[in-house]
This record gives sequence, C-alpha cells and structure tokens, in this order.
Amino acid sequence: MKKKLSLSAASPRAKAEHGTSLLTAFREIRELIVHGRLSPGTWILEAELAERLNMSRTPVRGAIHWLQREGYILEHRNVKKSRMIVAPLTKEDANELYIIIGRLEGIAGRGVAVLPVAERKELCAQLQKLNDRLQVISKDRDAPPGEIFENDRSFHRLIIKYGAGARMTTLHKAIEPQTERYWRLYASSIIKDLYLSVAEHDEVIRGILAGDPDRVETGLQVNWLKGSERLGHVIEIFGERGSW
Amino acid sequence: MKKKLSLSAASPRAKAEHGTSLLTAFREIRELIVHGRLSPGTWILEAELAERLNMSRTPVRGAIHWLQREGYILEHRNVKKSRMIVAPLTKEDANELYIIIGRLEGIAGRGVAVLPVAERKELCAQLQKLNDRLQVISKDRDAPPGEIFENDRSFHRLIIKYGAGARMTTLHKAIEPQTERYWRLYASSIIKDLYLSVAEHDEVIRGILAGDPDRVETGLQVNWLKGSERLGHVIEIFGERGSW
DNA sequence: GTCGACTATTTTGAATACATTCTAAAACGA
DNA sequence: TCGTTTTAGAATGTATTCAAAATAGTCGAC
Repeated sequence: MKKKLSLSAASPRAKAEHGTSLLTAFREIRELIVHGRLSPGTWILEAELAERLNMSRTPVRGAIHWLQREGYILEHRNVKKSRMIVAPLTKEDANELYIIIGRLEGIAGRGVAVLPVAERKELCAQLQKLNDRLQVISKDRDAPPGEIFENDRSFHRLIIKYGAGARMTTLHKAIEPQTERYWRLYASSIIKDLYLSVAEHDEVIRGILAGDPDRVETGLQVNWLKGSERLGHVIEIFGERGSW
Repeated sequence: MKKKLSLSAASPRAKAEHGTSLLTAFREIRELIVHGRLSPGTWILEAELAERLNMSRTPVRGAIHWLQREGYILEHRNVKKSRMIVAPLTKEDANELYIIIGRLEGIAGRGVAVLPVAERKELCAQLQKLNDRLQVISKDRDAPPGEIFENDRSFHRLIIKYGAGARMTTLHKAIEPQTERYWRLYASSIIKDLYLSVAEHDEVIRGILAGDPDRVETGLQVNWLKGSERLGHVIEIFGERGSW
C-alpha cells in the first residue's frame, strides 16, 4: 500500500493571488526537474505534485501538459493511457537539442548581421562585455557555475532579442532553457573547456561587426555544435541519466 | 449584450470514449482555425467552444493552451487577464515560419544524406514518386488543391521520418502543420508556381543520392525560403488577415 | 505449482461548482 | 450633457467531485 508521502510542509493552501497557479506550477515543476529532484525517468503523479505545491490537480495538469510540449516530460508509450515520465538525459537528445538551437539562433544571427550599424555596435558592446567576463571566469577555478551559465545564456539571449521575430523568440524561449538540465549535470566538466566557447563567441561578435550574415550564422551554429560535442564527451564518460 | 450563439446542434453530450476529449478538442479547434471558420484575430471564448464541441470547458482549456504553444493562438497580453485570439496571418510571420521549418528540415536532410545507400535509394524512390505526381498535377488546371498540399507535405514528412531524431520529429510535427493556414488561404495563387517547387525538390533528391549533406540541407532551406518569397508575394497582393 | 480470471485500488480524464477579476453599463450628481 | 461612481454580469482561473480504465494482487482451478 502506498502511503501518501508527506511532501509538503502542510501550509494550509496559501492561494497566491489568483490566476498564478498554473504559471507557478510550471515553474516549480520545471525547477524540480532541472535540479534533478525529479530524476530523469521517474514517473509523474499529478496528485503528489499537487499536494507538494499546495494546489489542486487542475493547474498541475496544465503545467504537466505544458512541460510535455516543451520536452521536459515524455509520454511513456501506452495507447490510451498517458503515463508521464521525466524526460531522460541522453547523448543523442543533447546532440539533437544543441544542433536545433544552433540552427535557430543562426537565423536570428542573420537578423542581427543586417541591422543598422549603430544598433550592431550597441549590441556588440554588450556581447563583448559578457564575453570578457566569461573569459575572466574561465580562468578562475572557483568561479560560481551559476554565474557562468547565466552569463553564457545572456549572450545568446541578446542575439535573439535583437535579431529574432516574434515566432522565433517564442520558440527559442521554449527550447533553449532545456539546455540547463544538461548544464547542471555536467557543469564542472563543461567549465574546463569554457575558453573554447569564449573564442567561438568572439568569432560571432566579429561577424556581426563585419555585417556578414553567413559568418554570424555559421559562428553560432559552430558554437552550439562544438558545445554538443564537448557535452557528448562528458556524457559518455559519466553515463546517461534516466535511460534504460 | 452578447446573446449566446446557438452553435451546437444540441446533441446531449455524446461522450466519445473517454480520454479522447482533449485530443478531439485540439483537432477540432485547430480545424476551425485552419479552415478559417475562426478568423484570424477573433477572440476565443472557452464556453462557446465547449458548447460547440459538446464537452466541458476543461478539455477545451487544455486544447487552447496547447494551440497557444504551437502558435495557432496568441495571448493578447493584459497584465492579469489572458485574452486569447486566433493568431493573425501576416507576411512577417509566414516568412519566419517558413525559414524556421527550412532550417529544421535541413538538419533532418543532413541525416538522410548519411544513411546507408540502400535506405537512401529506397527513400529517394518514394520521394521521386511523390514529386513526379506533383509534376503532373502542376500542369493540371483543375487539380484538387487538397491533393497537391498533401503530396507536398508527404514529401517533407518522409525526410523527417528517415532523417530526424525523436526531438526533431516532435518539433516538426508541431510547427510544420501551421503552414496549412497560409496554404489554404492562398492556395490558388501558390499552385501557379508549383513547378518551381518541383524543381527544388528534384535538387534535394539528387543531393540525397549523391550522399551530400550540405547539398541536401541547402536544397531544403532554399525550397522553404523560395516558398516563403512566393507566399510573401501573394500576401502582399491579397492582404493580410487578422492583423490590425 | 502455475496460469488465468476476477476484483480492488490507483490514477488519469472530464464535468461541474465556486471564486475572483475585469468590463461595461446605468444611474446619479454636478 | 458629461463625468464619475457603483453595481451587475460575463469570462477566466481553480477546486472538487465523478467516472472510466488500467494495473496489480489475490484467489481458485486445473
């Protein structure tokens, strides 16, 4: 018999503000998955999560479907019944994910390359600043992983912000965050090769300053492709999570 | 005052089979949007749709969120209240959409280019058959638009099937169907230029037979890019729908 | 002892009921 | 007549209840 796990601190349903539960549920569950508290491959139980988050199953349900559409949760093959599991982290998936993002950002890269010079310079100043910081951190053994990650992420988000349309932006916002799962698992190993990524970023910046769409697109694609290769290496060594 | 439109034939809730309502709702609402019965720009009312589909608001809600994530429905941002509207059809959006799909299929194209020769030949035989049929139809004034569309779609889906991984396949399945909205609106005008697309498909097939990833990727990108340009032309002439 | 069927428990899916907020309309006052 | 305030209604978000289906466990028969 399955005793109901007392996951929550049993606060008597705070009821945030109204109209925020779905978003809250999405964020919290995503957080659980990203941080590995819900391990890759685990089954998802609506009721359990609902209790944990102090809300009813309704918003939890919505959040789960949402997370499914974004790739954090998979449907374990059963024709009529949907058994949800936390998406495993595999080398193949990481590879696909990174390459897809590379292609998408490449499009945005073309966009920024054809912006007016003034905007390009403004953008590059910001990019350079981020990358310089990354350069510094890459030499620091004790640099906080969180800052590295956020820094790298900001770099790519800036390009989206300046070069992508509405549809691209939405898509990127849905897909790119999924890299965080891999990053967190293998962060320490990734950081060692950070200087490589810094160099690739530099190439992108130079491409933007030159106003060369092909160069920028290729630069971004390469950055993600190489990242995928570096990550694949690490995964091969440390093993996959949640795939059996 | 808004009288409640009597949309349904008032059949007393058939209750399909169980566990099919959400999917049904998704498909039906998508159908309504694609066929223009829900015009671009119109407001979405949960209750109205629920009544029309003879189900409760719960699955309709889920379907609406789903459709939102896939780009058929947009959130007319008001701080606290989410007003859903059918996504407008604009030249910019079409352009972005087509270019994104081109890049995504390009990745799958690389995949098929490196398959074993036997599989490549098998695939190309199927592709060629579809494209030959398209060639024939393109000369027929009275060819049914539906067949043309399905034919073209099958061509691209085959490439995904053979060359894409799980994540790519899911993503493609979510994004590619959105082209149908544009296709349906401007079908007659698009068909005139069908022979151009046929030629581009041929180039892709030749690239696959040659086993040249770059050629296949470029070929697919070009096909979608040119398609976007042709479509943009038509939209410019006939005007956009739902954007004001 | 093993296999199969039946029952009970678990879990998801859908409907209905309830609360909150936003909008709009009407009424009253200046 | 115009503007402001209040109130009523409509629509969305959340909870709870109800129904159906699948899986697992147990009991019985061969």
